[in-house]
Amino acid sequence: MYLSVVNTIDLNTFHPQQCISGKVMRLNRKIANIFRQYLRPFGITDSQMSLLFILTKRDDLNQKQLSEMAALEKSSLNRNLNRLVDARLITKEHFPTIRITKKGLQLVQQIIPEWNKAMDETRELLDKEGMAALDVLMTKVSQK
Amino acid sequence: MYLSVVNTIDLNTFHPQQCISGKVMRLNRKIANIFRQYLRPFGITDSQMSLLFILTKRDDLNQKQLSEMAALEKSSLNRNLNRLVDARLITKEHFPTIRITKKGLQLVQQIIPEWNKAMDETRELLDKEGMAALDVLMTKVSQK
DNA sequence: ATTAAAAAGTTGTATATACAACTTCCAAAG
DNA sequence: CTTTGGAAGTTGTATATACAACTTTTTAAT
Repeated sequence: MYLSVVNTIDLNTFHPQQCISGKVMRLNRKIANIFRQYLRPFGITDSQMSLLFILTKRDDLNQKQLSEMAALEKSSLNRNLNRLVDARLITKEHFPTIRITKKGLQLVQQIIPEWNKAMDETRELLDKEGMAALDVLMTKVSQK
Repeated sequence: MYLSVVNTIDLNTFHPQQCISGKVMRLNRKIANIFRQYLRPFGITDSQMSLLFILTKRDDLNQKQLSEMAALEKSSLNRNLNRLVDARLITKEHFPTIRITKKGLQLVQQIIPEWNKAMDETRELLDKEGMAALDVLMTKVSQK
């Protein structure tokens, strides 16, 4: 039957192991698994940590700017921020500017040592080459 | 006050832009955004596609094996599979073995050309160096 | 063959994420 | 100053993901 012939041809030259999306998803899950272990005691997620980290360094950002910096869709960002507001780690008091609170800053201080441990464990896993490779990738996906 | 001195010291030597987790999350979102565009017409997600791709090549896998291959927690895998079962793209008829259905195979056939377009667009974004970098990273995170 | 322990699979729950649609806000044109 | 159009922000909905706890299945020991 013609269709099965076509199917056979296609699938023989089909190499899904090369899928970039599949690779990046796996990479993301594995790295997230490492960081999650270290963040667990703080009741915070990796994504929330990223936002707190940004807001630790900048206190003049609105949601639009944050969403670009975090590469997060505006609605995803909005909900993530609301969870941090609920936890009193950030505030919308200076709306539309988002600010980290004292409590948030203190939490970041507490997290940093564990974050360093997660970074060390991950650096060991990735080696020098892997770390450099990640920076190459970030340069590529970040260039406008 | 002593605490604020400590805070100042910590935060000045704190470089969250180096966070590996943050980088990988951003990378993941950006790559996923590309693939999602091409997959939209098929009503399928990147994660579902990955599973269908595996099952296109292998018809002897149980959930445990699939979860390891996909780097997915067993409960996450279970639910993703159930969505594919609901869509009649895979079947649990040969439980515990998971098999792709004829409908699933046909969908993969249809997806391949669009997947190739997504791969091309992503290859262009990442360049030769980015592609090689991704493979370096996958080697690192995959070694037992 | 029976049963106890381990492995595999499932379900409850919470956060993460994106798209679409909606609301609110702001700035420019008149 | 008012209006209006676009940008920013919010909400509805669906899938993705993981952990904990539970059920089912398989395996091993007697």
